Amino acid sequence: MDPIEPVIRGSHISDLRSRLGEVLGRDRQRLRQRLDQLSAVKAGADDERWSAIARAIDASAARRAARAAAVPKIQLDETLPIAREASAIMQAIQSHQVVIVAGETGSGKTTQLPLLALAAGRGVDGLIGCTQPRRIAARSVARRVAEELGSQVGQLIGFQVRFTEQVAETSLIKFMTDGILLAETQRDRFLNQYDTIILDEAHERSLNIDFLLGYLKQLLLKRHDLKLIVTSATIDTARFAEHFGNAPVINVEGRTWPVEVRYRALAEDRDERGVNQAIIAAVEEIGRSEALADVLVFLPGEREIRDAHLALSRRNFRETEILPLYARLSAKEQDRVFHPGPKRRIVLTTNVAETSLTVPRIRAVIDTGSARVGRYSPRHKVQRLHIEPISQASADQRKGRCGRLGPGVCVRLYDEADFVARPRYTDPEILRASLANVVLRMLSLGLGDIARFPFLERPDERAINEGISQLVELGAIGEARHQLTALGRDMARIPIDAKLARMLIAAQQHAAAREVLIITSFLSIQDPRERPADAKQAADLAHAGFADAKSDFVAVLKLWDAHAAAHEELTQSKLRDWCEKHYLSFLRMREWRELHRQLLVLGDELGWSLNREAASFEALHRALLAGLPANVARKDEKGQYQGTRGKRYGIFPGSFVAKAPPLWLLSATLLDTQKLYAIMNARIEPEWLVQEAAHLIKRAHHDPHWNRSRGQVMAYEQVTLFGLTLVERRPVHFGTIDPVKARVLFIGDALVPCELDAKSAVIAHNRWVLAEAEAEEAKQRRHGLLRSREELTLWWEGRLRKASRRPRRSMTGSSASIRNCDVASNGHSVTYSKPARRQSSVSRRVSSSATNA
DNA sequence: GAGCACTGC
Repeated sequence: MDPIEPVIRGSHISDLRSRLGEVLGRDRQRLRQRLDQLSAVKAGADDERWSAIARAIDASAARRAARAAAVPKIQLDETLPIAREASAIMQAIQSHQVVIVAGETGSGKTTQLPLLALAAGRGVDGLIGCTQPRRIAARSVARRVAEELGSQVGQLIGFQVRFTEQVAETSLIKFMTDGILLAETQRDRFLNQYDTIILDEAHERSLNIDFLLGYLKQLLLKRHDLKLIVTSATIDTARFAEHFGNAPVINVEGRTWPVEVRYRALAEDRDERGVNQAIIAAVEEIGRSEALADVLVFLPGEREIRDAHLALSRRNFRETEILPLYARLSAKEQDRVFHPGPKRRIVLTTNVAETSLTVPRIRAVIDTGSARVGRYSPRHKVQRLHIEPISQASADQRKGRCGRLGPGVCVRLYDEADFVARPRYTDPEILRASLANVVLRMLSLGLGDIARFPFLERPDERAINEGISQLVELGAIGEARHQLTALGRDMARIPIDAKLARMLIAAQQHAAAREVLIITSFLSIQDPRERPADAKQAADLAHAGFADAKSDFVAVLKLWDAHAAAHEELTQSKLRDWCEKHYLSFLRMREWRELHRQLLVLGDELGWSLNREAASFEALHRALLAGLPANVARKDEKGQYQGTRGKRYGIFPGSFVAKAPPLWLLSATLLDTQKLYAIMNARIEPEWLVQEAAHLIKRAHHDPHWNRSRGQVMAYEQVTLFGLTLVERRPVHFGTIDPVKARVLFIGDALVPCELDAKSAVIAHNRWVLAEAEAEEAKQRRHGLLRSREELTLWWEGRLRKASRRPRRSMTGSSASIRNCDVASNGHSVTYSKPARRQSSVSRRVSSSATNA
């Protein structure tokens, strides 16, 4: 035994060290460091610091012991297919750092895996964190698992989504959205509060999921105690396994029924009528074998749903109701879909029903084989939303939507060869999205070298560079491309899109934070304004009450104020009525308020000040411009807008600004659907942009010339921003732009021909000499009396050089106009003001210089 | 003259 080792309350330092295994994972590293530090300074045994550490270890160990004691007896739901693999999964968790679990719908993986992890001894050292792609799922899964344990959400089982957190100190499992886990990396790089992470539905491959897959791969190398379970549909598990160093894959059977696939290709010319005819034919075909089967029809978008709705209605199917389903549908309309009545139903849906929503009672699927897919075009720098053929994986997902109740039928409106020729998987979002926010996050996390980040699928270099250049535009990145500016670091702390974060920061300078907070939170949520198919005019009329002819952003402020007043005065249920009357989604309005509040609190932490006075129109829109410098355009003769980088577009008809299109337009979003549209807009002045985007604009100068009346060398300035001309031809003083050239012009076009209105005696005399000489030439009918232009130029140059070497003297009134010529080069300026005595000699020399006599 | 779907410190 080491005789100098201090003894604390009867235990030795080495005992303390060995007790680190008993503390919570999140405390372990910190406590070890404290022990190391204190050992290094050789503190005495009676040092209070030793007992402080001992107390901290006791407290943490007690909490950990309490967690261990709280682990309930795990009783799996034996009816679920995953129960058959339970021991294999537990064994894999214990012997591997990463496990891939593949299972289809109905396998029970989402609810049972966290319990299996618990049974395998996880969840004591730290939380078992389970991510879900959607908030609703995180919430409902938490509730189900809590119920299964006879507990309530917020106790053994916690959950967290944006705006809501119900996690207790004693919680063993925490359900959350993947966005929450990603956000937590910002504050806790090592995710120390977790001992296990379950990444559910990884096959959905959202930006969040792909980023977490890369991040966790790196983290696992540093945290050997951390376990990761990745779950996916059976597709593509090999890729996940390979990403994590050949992690074991455990397949869990799904509990679905077989679905019969029928290929019913359209005739060659597949126009819209053809598609609708084919849908009707497919419904009839299904009706022959499955008379009462509810049918789910997948279409690319709202428009196609509307057209198909019309075509199907005309067909008058017996005892059948036809229902549209898409994300922007009002809550009331969506509600109908989830509460089937006695009639047979045909539900016309977008991709929402592929993953996000489950329509009940579906026995048959009709798949048109296409979807609107969002893709960011790095070349044009706009978001595109075009109809594309879906992948095989997506088609199979659609097919699976009718195999949950019994055997199903899936009619594909394309042939098998077409199916086989399609890409196996849908492009993950990271290959389709703008990467500005991803790059901002990476730089903020200190993952500067994007080329070395272990992406499951690396976005191509052009896309990464485009993300970087967007951040440069916003001022988040400066000269050093792998480093954030102070501005960028602030932006990374604000949990909204980088462009919107930039606006919020700019709002400080323009004393418009109050307004911009409202607008940026609005732009972050889904538009709460509803426009039901059967009440479009009424909805438009209601929304027009908040309209502003010059700016859709001002309209947003009006809507906010009206809702705030209603919120103040009305009870919850009356507020619901108010929203309904104004065609507003109650839930989205609440989300708007919640996000606004979140940003307000954050702003408080960041030391922002809110303007008491309402911001002016100009101040508000200048702040918005800071986040959207490239989204400006000028109206041409045809009423089309000419934007930056050669873009041409029109105002979206739903924008209030479309009624009276302004000359200069600022737009929050540009969306390329069938045409390129500017969605939310405002009138601006180009001069605001020249100032707000000073770091981005280019100036070119044309036609420099001597301007006698102004007594200056002038030029015409053209100001452009990414190829868009903001100022066509503005006269500017050329002397400060190109002093050397300006000086040459001044000498050649002003001094030599004496084309200047200076009252200086030098000039006056020279002019007199010139006139005399010209008169003499005319009289003698000969040329050559005057010195050549070159000689005169040389003489004036010498003259100016000498003048600039002499110390500057005070100006007299008569020579001020010459000084305005500002022919100075290299910072010297010329002074013509001379004592009378010297003037005469100068004039003599001028006269002798002007003539060859 | 009209829009795929999600998420966040």
